Amino acid sequence: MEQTDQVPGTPCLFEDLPGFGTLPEAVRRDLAAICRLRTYEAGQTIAQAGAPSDVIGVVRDGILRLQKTLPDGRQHVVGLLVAGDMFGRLFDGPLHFPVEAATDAKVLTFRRAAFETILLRSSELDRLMLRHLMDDLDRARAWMIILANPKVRGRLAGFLLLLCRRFHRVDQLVAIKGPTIRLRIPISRPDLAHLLGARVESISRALHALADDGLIEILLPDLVEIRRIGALAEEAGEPDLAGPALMPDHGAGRTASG
Amino acid sequence: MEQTDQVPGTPCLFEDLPGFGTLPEAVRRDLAAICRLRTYEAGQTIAQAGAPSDVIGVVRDGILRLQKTLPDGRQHVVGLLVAGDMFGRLFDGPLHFPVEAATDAKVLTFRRAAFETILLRSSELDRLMLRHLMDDLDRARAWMIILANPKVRGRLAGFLLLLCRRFHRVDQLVAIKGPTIRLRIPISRPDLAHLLGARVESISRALHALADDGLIEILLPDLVEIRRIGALAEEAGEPDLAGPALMPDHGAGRTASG
DNA sequence: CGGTATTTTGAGTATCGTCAAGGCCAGTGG
DNA sequence: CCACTGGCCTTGACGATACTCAAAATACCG
Repeated sequence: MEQTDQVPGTPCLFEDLPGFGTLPEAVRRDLAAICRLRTYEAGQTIAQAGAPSDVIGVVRDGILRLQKTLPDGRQHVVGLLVAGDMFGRLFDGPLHFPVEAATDAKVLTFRRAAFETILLRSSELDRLMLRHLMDDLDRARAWMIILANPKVRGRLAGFLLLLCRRFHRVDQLVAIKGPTIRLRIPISRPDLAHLLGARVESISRALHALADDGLIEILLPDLVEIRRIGALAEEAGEPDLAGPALMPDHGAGRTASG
Repeated sequence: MEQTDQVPGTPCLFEDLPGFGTLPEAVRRDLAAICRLRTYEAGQTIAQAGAPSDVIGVVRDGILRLQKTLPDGRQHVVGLLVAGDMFGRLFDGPLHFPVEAATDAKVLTFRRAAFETILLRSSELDRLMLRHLMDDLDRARAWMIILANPKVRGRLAGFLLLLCRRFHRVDQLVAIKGPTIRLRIPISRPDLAHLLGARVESISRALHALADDGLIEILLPDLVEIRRIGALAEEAGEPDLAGPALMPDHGAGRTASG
């Protein structure tokens, strides 16, 4: 379903996206030529599984949901994409997981065939894609570790820390207010429950339990303030993240170096 | 810790590894020149996290464990590598997860710098690496779905199905005996418990519960016979896999097409 | 055959899933 | 403008499941 009528003249800037700025100018020009900016509303489907999937996408703004559609119609969230993240399968068949907009979102899309042509001629773009995929893989594994926590409290704590680590430069999701961090939870309770392998009620109870123990404060259902991040990390079973790693300014800002 | 004394003359065949056989002969020759076959015993460390990680590895034989070392010394298994799987970070820093041999194993190693040089000149090898990473990513996500199952029984069922799907052409792990499948569980109970986010006792109980209900039969602690694979898939919450997809001969042998 | 590690079983408790009900908010239609 | 509706979040009570601690049984190895 091509939306060719969608402001084809949009400049399609991507120099500020991580990695793209350092590409050679020729490559950037080629990419700009096949690039198109699209806007989606929350809940809209961006790419379907099994469809031809002729497109490679880069999130520019907002949050996307990577999900698995179960045969009974239920949808299982299997990942979140934020600005700079990509989706689409290069040199390969259809997507294995459909993509939906979790919030209003802007997405840069490239026609797959053309993108692959450029890829074959630019080792820089190639390296960018490799690094991207390797990072995705590590993130998926980090998520596995969170999910492997036996208790809901621990999984939830790990999820909150993941949000801090990963989304601290996105939108207004993470705001550092002195010693505490204010955090917006970008998905609904039902989705979060699916993601963490629990029921909505358990999520609610676990969140309020963390609040009762003073680790966090619930300002709104989807807005929490993290008060004792060390205790939260311990709860998550990742004491190595308890220290400085989280605050973007206070030290090695690398991802889990485990 | 270079083991240059390790039979340097070994031919290092990799033509039969998935994907490598179709590479141009020049690329294969270059790869063979920097390739070295190494042998590890079960439990041995193959690559450490944080270390320079100057090596790209391809599993030739046996099973490797990708794990996260927790600060308290416990080790959390985050993935299993079998013949054809790769590890190592291209154009990037150290590994994020150490690699250990789960069984006696043979591994093909390439010096990273040299491998990257070849990569820059061969778009075919590049595509191979991209596909490899995309497959890894999908597998990690499939594992996330398994881990998100609220009940241990469901997670265990999903794990057994994953073993069937993924390892059916590896070693003697999976043997199809008429209507049933005989399956070797390649990791210990403590590792399995960590992997599935449960305790050893819960794993044991869940396994025997599946046996009591006739879905499987436990021949040895690490050898089970799957009797009702459809029921097992339903237990795992993946009815779409209940059908033909599992048996390598009876239809589309693709990975989950979710 | 004996010793050790692994796996299994048992009993008690904590946690979580399930069912049910209530509150909050946004959108709809009178 | 206001009642109504439906989705989402929360709370409560109860039963099922899983974790904890402890001990027994089994498999593994010399």
